[in-house]
Amino acid sequence: MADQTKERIIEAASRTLVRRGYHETSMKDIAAEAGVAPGLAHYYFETKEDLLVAAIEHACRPSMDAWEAAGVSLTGPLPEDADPIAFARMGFELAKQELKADPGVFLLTFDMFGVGLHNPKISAAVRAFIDERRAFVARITQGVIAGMAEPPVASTAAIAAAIWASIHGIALQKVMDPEFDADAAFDALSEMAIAFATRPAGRAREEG
Amino acid sequence: MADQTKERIIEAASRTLVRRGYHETSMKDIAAEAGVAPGLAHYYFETKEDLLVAAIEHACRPSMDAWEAAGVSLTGPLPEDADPIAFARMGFELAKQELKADPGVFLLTFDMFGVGLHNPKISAAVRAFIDERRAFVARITQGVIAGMAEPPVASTAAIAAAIWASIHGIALQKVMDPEFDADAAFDALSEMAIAFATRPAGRAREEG
DNA sequence: GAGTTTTGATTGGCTGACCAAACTAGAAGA
DNA sequence: TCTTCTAGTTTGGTCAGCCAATCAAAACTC
Repeated sequence: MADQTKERIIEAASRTLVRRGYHETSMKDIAAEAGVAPGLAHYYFETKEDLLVAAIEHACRPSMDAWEAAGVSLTGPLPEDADPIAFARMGFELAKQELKADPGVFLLTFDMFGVGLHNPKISAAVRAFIDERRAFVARITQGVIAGMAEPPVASTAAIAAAIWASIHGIALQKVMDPEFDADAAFDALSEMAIAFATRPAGRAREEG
Repeated sequence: MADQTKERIIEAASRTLVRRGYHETSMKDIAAEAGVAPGLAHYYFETKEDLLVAAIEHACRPSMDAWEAAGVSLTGPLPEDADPIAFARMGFELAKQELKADPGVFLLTFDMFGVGLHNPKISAAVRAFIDERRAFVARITQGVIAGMAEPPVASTAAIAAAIWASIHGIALQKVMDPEFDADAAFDALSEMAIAFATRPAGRAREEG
């Protein structure tokens, strides 16, 4: 019963935060949406910040499950025998689907980023959020680089950061403007990344 | 005198907003920072939103000037005779410098993005902001594509969107975590983009 | 002295957090 | 089995504080 109530509050928070945003949502709003007394949200979550973090974690669960269903754990190692390029391709595709299936998650995420800019508690959560996902991209990147004819000048971490950046930058544009063609942007990103990963060796080197 | 006062308020707003963020900054704070009476900010700016937009425009001016100094107008056409690849390279470099020289501008920008998620007035400003800069990237991209041995599958707009995304995604990571190596990420992005643009023709096509 | 700029106090409203009291369910004891 | 007892839940009201925006009046300018 208690756990159910807590869950209901988190879900109500998630819905309300997506709809109105962190600063335009009060604890009372969330309690009302959950159908509980105004004070109860504070019984389960010391501060509004804690509730935001819980709401994000909750909202991310479905996409996490989608990754697991595709055979990938966000934190665990990648399967040894898989083709890294195919993996990368699938990664872009899943990101694309994720954005299409539930833009609300990204809305919530970017809201959290915005709050985190000037809020230490949220900022820590944001950094952890970014680290986890960027590390995941790095793990795929690592495999891809290992198979390249000529290794890139840039480090795995730097490339992963650039790719993470692009994925979230595309989502940002979509969230800000529903007219934006995120699919095309994801395809372009995929085309560039794959072309880079599969380029032949022996080209004149002038970077760095 | 009146214009000076207005300017002083904008500058005070810019400083205060960078330091504390939109929602943690009150009109009184800004007036105090500017050294004027609380009511005056509302004399020049009908709403706090208007002041935020003005502050961002003001904060962006130096980097705009840097671009102009480099021979590029953000809205005008590119010089015909220049090497597009060199132009692209310079673009990444300038973005890198911009982030290093004044991360506050990006802080302000991302704050505006966050507010814009659930605020129609700011949202419109954000879309205009993104459109302008993305169009600029597209203009450079256009030139680069024209010189490619084999044109990409993706459209100019899609590629420009992906690159804009990456630039801002990198800045986001830097703003969220000062330890983040933005330079390396920019270099990685540059390496990938240039490699893609200069790849030889005739490769098996399997995208799209 | 008309028009513009600036002041500073006020207003109406909302917020996060707190808390004392009421309720609930299940364990312990008779 | 029936009755306390208790710990965990839930309620709803309170509170001190802050805010954007307004406005009448003062100061300044030409």
